[in-house]
Amino acid sequence: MTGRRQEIRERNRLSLIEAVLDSVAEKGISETSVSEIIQRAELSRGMIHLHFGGKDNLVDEAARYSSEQYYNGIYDLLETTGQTGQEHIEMIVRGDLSETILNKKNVSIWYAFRGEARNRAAIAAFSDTRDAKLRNLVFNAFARIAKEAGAEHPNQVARDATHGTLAMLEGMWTDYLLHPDSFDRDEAMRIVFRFLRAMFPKHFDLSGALLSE
Amino acid sequence: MTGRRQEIRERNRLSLIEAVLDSVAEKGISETSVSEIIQRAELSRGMIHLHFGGKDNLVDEAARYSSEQYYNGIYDLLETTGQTGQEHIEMIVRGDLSETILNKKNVSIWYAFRGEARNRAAIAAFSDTRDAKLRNLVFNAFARIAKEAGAEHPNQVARDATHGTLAMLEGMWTDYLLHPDSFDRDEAMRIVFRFLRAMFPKHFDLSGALLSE
DNA sequence: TCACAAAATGGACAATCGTCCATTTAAATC
DNA sequence: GATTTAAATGGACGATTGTCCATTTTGTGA
Repeated sequence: MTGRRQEIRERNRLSLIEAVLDSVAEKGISETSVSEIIQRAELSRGMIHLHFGGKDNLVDEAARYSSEQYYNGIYDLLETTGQTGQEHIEMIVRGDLSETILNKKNVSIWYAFRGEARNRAAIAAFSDTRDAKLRNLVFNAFARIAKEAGAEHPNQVARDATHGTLAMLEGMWTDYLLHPDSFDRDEAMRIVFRFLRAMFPKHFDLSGALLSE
Repeated sequence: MTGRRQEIRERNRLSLIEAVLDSVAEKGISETSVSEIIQRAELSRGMIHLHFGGKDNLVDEAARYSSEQYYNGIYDLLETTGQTGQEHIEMIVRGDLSETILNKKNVSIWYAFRGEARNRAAIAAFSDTRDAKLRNLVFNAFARIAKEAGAEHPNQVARDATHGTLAMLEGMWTDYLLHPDSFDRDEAMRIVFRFLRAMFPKHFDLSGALLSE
């Protein structure tokens, strides 16, 4: 009556995806075998073929799911703040460097998939989608800021600011990947905002001051 | 007489390492099998065990070799330029973004290894060594610049500048990884120098102007 | 040129990989 | 409660993995 059948089915499907992500985070892609996955999901061997048609499809789906989770996390944050360009940028930077998003598990998963992206079209596509969505969000915010700042070529300025900001955030993620325990979130934020303030002194004056410098 | 024996031996050893790097670049780590390696090296199956004791050791050695190559490339560049802090920084940035160092093969290899670094102690160690050496080089240059600029806390400023610059370069590498064909080296350099100029206006005034902006 | 030894070969081997399907389980319907 | 059928099981399967060693090749020194 309540569609219990389908409910269980979907729960199992999700279990498989999460088992893949757990395994990739803990053991890496090359050690994420069918045996490893079904053991973590506590399901039988045949389920992967039944739900996804094969292991590769399951792994692709896990990559897609993971990308979506990231983007949703950032997007949810944006709805909790104001609508000015600088508020958006601040929220994205803070979010991207927050414990909720930048943590050991997510970073492990993200870099593991990226390492394989070049050789797996499906994974590359999700990786691109995530980046493009984020880039779009950031660019739109900077475009508003650049126009307010009266820049001569606001689009060009916004492009550079987007490129620089995302590159820096990317670099901070790498720092975290390599040394998660000594990583200093405040320092990372301070440096990003130093860059932002250099580009748009008036817009990011306050935000910089809020961080101990 | 000329030690021909040892010469051949060492050539074969190197062939195996380069076969691993080629395979990792083209097919990724998970598809780099013993069969794949010996086929590329045109050597027999037993050679891996003979020279390295096993496949894992060979892969670790290939990671070490690759890290060393990168660092040597940067270091060689530094000996072709002047000794001021800004000359060093400029050379490192230009080198790190140059075709010789930032190319499809190197980037593929680097990210593939990094994706597995978390689960393989040896690879993580080489990755760390490379980063630490580079960081040291960059920090020393910035420390000189910060002192010349009369900064109040030159070490702290140098630390931030190092952190920010390396994070940005890291991000540029990621851009290149994801879109090697549309990547614009000049734009990447322009953005990094924009950051540098914002931190040290006097020292990076000229270098920025040299790039079309 | 011959004997020695270091180096290289390539196949045997057990272990593990992912796929797939005949069978069993259990929810949904009558 | 009996019947139907979608969902889940788990083992068989061939292919491929990395290791290892008995054998062959080949450079070196006598």
